[in-house]
Amino acid sequence: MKIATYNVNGVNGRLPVLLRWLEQSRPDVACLQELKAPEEKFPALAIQEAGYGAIWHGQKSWNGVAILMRGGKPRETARGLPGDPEDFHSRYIEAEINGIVIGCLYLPNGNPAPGPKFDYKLRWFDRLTLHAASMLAKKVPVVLAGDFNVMPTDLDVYKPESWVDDALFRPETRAAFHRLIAQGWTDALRILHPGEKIYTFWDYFRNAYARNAGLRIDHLLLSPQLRNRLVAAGVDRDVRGWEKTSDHAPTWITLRDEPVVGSVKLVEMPCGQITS
DNA sequence: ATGCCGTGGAAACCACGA
Repeated sequence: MKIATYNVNGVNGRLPVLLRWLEQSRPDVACLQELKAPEEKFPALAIQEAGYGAIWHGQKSWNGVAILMRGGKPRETARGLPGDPEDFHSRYIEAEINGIVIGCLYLPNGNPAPGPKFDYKLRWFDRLTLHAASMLAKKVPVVLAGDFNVMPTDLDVYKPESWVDDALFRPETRAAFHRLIAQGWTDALRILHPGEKIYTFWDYFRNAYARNAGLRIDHLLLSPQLRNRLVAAGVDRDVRGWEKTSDHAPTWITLRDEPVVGSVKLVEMPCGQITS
């Protein structure tokens, strides 16, 4: 099962690129962020013709998240994060697909920092972390996928020293990410590629993509139930080089199907032994 | 040090992004 996350930066302006990528990459699930389209302007028909059912949470001009499922329709389990009835940004949508809960998120940017936007980012992060804890407590397989607007470590920034005061890299932001991870989540890209420079975003200007001046800010986090099913993870980097492309590249994982023998679920351990 | 590019919406500029 292939699960991807892609900040499209405008789902209608990006539609040809999105459809080309779906056809080429063929994810089973695609989490989209920054739709920048109101509810009624989501291109559901074109996406359906590409073979994907979808749920989405739109908003005029900004934000907006969607979950696409190849050959079916996601079963929605939540839209919006609990904890702030005054928050109307479309930044979270969640669905159950093939026994896995998929949380698709677009964490606030938070710049300029310090300031009210940074405060909102940290509050939103706290709400996400609370919701994430409640999901772990259910002991079901969960993937949290999206644009977290955080570079977790120095390795995730082309030039860390110039980003230390930025809302995406400030100590408070990194600390919030590490508090979330410490609940028991696995950063899928990093666990399979330790020590490797991996970026998911390159600015449109300053020739950033050609210089590989990138950031790793799009992440897929796995609950403990999924850790041993992770087989591959990567970034569709070439998509960033296409015409009329987003400033983010699609980021993905593949999970092996849960091995089932009779009614007993088998879990493969890293050392090769099998436990039931 | 910087929104230098790009998107969307409203208004021929502005807000926002990372």
